[in-house]
Amino acid sequence: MGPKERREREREEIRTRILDAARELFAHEGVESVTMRRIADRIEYSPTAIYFHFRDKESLLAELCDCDFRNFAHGFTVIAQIPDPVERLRAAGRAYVEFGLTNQSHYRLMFMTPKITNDKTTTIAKGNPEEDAYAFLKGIVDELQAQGRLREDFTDTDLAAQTIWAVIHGVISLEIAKGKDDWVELRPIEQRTEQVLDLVERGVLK
Amino acid sequence: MGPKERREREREEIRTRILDAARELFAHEGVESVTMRRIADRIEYSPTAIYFHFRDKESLLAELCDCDFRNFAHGFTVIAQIPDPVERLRAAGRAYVEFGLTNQSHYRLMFMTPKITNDKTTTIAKGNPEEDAYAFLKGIVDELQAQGRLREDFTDTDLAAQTIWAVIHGVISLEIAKGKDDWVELRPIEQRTEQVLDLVERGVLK
DNA sequence: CGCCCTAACTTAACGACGTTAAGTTTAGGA
DNA sequence: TCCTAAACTTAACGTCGTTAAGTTAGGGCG
Repeated sequence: MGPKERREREREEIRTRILDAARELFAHEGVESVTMRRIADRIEYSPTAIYFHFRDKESLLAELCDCDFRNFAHGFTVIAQIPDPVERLRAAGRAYVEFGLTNQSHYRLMFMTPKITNDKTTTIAKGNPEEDAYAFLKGIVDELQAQGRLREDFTDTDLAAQTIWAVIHGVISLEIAKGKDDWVELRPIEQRTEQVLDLVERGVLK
Repeated sequence: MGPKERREREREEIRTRILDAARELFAHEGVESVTMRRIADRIEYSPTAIYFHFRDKESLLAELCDCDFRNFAHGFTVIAQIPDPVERLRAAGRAYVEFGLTNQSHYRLMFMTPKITNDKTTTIAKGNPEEDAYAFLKGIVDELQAQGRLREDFTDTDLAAQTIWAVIHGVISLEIAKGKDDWVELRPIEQRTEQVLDLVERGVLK
């Protein structure tokens, strides 16, 4: 069964070529430049060829999102080495903001855009901290609880993780949406990040 | 100077007719349904007529945003009556989340979408708490500081206000973007809101 | 080997979009 | 009464996502 496998592999190859082209357009020129026709241009295909590999534009973007979600989560593996969970939490928060800041288009697509798709065709191993960034965060919170360092009112570690996620997401998403607006002079994002991390530390730990 | 004024008034009338049509489409069918052609349909004009009153679609949306920003801020006047600034802060936070939840399209446009426009043609009286929601929030923080109830490290009340804004924005914006996603089972938004408000109270006050 | 079928494409086209150009009506001022 | 300019309409351009129909290549099977 040689040719069969080869064809399968080739099919996968062109899929990633499409995704790569989309990602490049996406990162360099913003989401509004990600066009079936422009993607096709980049890989020297006709626009309709893409439809042979992706159902439509939305599921193409969804798969791009899925892929980059995993990469994003994988980036936390270095931080996972930090022994103290509090320091690990702070580092994760800073890394989160840093990612959003340098990948604003990605961040917008991944965390600031409601997905209409409920396709649940995600390939991310839910719960695995190496692929699922939320699981990574929850792991830290669980560890804090296990060490008895969480306040008594934080019995629900999922709720706690979601709260922490929300507040740090608030910092970066507000920066992306309103950072270059002049009706409010936002303080430097580093200051806002640290202050929110202080808030978390004081509010969550004993 | 009778006809001159009448014409001016008529012009303003049709402007608001356009804005109202856009707002209705916007609220009921989402931003992707706000189309020059569909707006025109609603007011029984040709699509191009709109261009006589608005430079382009973007500035139309910007003006809609501007208008609704002011209404949003004005909604805080009831809350402004609450004497205790801490309770006022909590109430404002809840109202903020409530607004975002029931006006998701508006919230997305106002707080989750980067504006390309730097037109600074806003008609909002910056700094006036009745028109500028940020000014309202900052007023509370200033009052807290004046009463000596802020922690010592919060000398910059702008920074503090922005931090508070960011965390509560995080709750609602995450709900809008990821609320109906199944890869993370978000806890009820009321719980997350209260927990963030607790976080703020513990982290900001003495 | 030759036929055929199907996967992988291309070309052409549809309807919707934002926007511009050109033409038409209408009303106020000279 | 005529003119001008404002307030519109119709027609069109180029772009978009997407579908339908046609074309090519290449492996399975007689």
